Amino acid sequence: MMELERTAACLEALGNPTRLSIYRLLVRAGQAGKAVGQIQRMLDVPASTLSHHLKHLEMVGLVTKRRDGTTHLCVASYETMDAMLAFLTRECCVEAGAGATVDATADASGSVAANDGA
Amino acid sequence: MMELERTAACLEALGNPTRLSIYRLLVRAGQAGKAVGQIQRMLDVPASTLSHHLKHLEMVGLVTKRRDGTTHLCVASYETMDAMLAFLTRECCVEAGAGATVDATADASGSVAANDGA
DNA sequence: CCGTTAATTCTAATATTCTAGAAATATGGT
DNA sequence: ACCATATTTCTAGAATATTAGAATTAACGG
Repeated sequence: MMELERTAACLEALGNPTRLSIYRLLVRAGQAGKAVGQIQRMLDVPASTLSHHLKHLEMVGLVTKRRDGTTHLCVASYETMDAMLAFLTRECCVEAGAGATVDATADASGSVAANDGA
Repeated sequence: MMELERTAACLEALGNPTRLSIYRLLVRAGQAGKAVGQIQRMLDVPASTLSHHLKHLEMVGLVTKRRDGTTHLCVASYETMDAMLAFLTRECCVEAGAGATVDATADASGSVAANDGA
């Protein structure tokens, strides 16, 4: 499945402590974003290393970059994160807090489904 | 931060297409779980490869295993997934699909926060 | 045009992950 | 005790990821 692959790619991107920190920082920065240099100073990561991580996050769509003069502004992309979480809640039916509701979308080609109550 | 590391570990564990498929399958199987061999046949993964992936998922707490005679039953652990999503919604304040309700537990020691409305 | 600051790309060493066959271990039935 | 089935551990090769210094490119100010 294509969507599974994309979701896995996002999860993998966030599955690195440094990248998760970067993403968290950017989410907190909101639409204003943060310049690469700012991130670098805040997280104390070498420039080249940070650049690679940002590229990785950008590649999967979790971060977008736009130039602002001599600095590059990074902004977290909520759409991608939402899509990722949507897949998790739909396909891996997690309750995301408390009151879950299994959607049971019938597309398991092998057909599994069991669910006896513990 | 400790919690960030644990969250990253879970994300990384699910960030592999095969492992994400395994986890999804187990969530769908509910508390009844699935035997290793069943998973193997359903996903068509070599036994040793599957065993490694399951161990990985088990290590981060996303899956638990218990023996049932000659087979080993695998069960998805919702608590761990919930903890992971809780971190994401709290620290990376994402709306989780639609009716999110961010818990806003005040413990952001670094305190950044910006969020101008686009 | 030149220097400065910002960031990326190049390069390479190290480390980790993924994969899967083969061997080993465990359980239960006969 | 022995065999069949289930699963794990051992092993190792190939592939990727991580890290970061050095060189490079880009934009602006003077």
